[in-house]
Amino acid sequence: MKLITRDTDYAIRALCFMAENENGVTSVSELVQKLKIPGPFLRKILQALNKKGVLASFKGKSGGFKLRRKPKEIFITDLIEVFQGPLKLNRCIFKKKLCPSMDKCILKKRIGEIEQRVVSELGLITVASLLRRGKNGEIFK
Amino acid sequence: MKLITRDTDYAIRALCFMAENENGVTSVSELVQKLKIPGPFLRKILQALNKKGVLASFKGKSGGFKLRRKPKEIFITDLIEVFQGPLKLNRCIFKKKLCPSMDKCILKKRIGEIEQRVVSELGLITVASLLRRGKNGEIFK
DNA sequence: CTAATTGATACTATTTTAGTCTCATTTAAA
DNA sequence: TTTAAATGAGACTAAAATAGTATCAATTAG
Repeated sequence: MKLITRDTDYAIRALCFMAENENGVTSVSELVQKLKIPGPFLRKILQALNKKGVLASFKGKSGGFKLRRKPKEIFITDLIEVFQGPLKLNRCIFKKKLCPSMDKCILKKRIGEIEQRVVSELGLITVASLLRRGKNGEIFK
Repeated sequence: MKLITRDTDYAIRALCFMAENENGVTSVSELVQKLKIPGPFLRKILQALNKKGVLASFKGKSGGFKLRRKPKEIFITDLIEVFQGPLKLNRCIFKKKLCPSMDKCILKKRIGEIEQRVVSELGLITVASLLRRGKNGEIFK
């Protein structure tokens, strides 16, 4: 069962690193060193996060990326949506045609309920909630 | 989010059909007609279920497949395991090497908890629980 | 000027998913 | 006893999703 794919995972780890690196700009090469993630792939990931407004980017020497929101405002469901598409449920593989009455498909219903719960539990996880913060929780500003 | 793949889904539908077709033997061609599932693929699926002891098979003319267990003893987690591999959790993509201390990886832990819940909820669903049974629930013998 | 950075985008490789195809064997029934 | 309808076994293929690489252009600190 794979709730998150590799790019989502990498994104989370990169964001956590940057959250601790407060108000500084972090370059891909620094992240590559620390996190051991393939450089070009990580670049693509961060560029996507930039386009989606999660990160801000700075070009040129000593450039890099920076969080555009507070860690507690970055939900991993946001990231899942960026890399794995919308968290929509109930995609029945028997589209209209076959399933005689969609709303009566018990299987679809039961699975859908479980997925719904997964989504709401994932919705509780933020970048902030994944940080190993100091005793004063300074990171949560 | 895809909790079950196509073959698992087909398997469930086929088993439900066969559960209603009590004590009769059902051939692939009959299932193909009723369920509109690609024949050779369904055959492969049923053969796998036979090998795993979920179905019994009968060769020759007027042969086919039959449930080997009662519908309420067939869990969809069994089927998921057949077609999607073991429901094991916590497969960290940063194997041994990178994650500095595996048991402290908060991300892995939180995701693992959610997966654990999914597994136990899936564990409640049986073929019987998906049937539209008659008023007397005869199917559950 | 130049080296280190991101932007944009096309390309490639690998893995998983979703099937098909074929030949052998079995068996009920004409 | 022949035959048609079934499964057994396993190799093969196709499509989609995942996991990356590669390249060239633009920007900018020093």
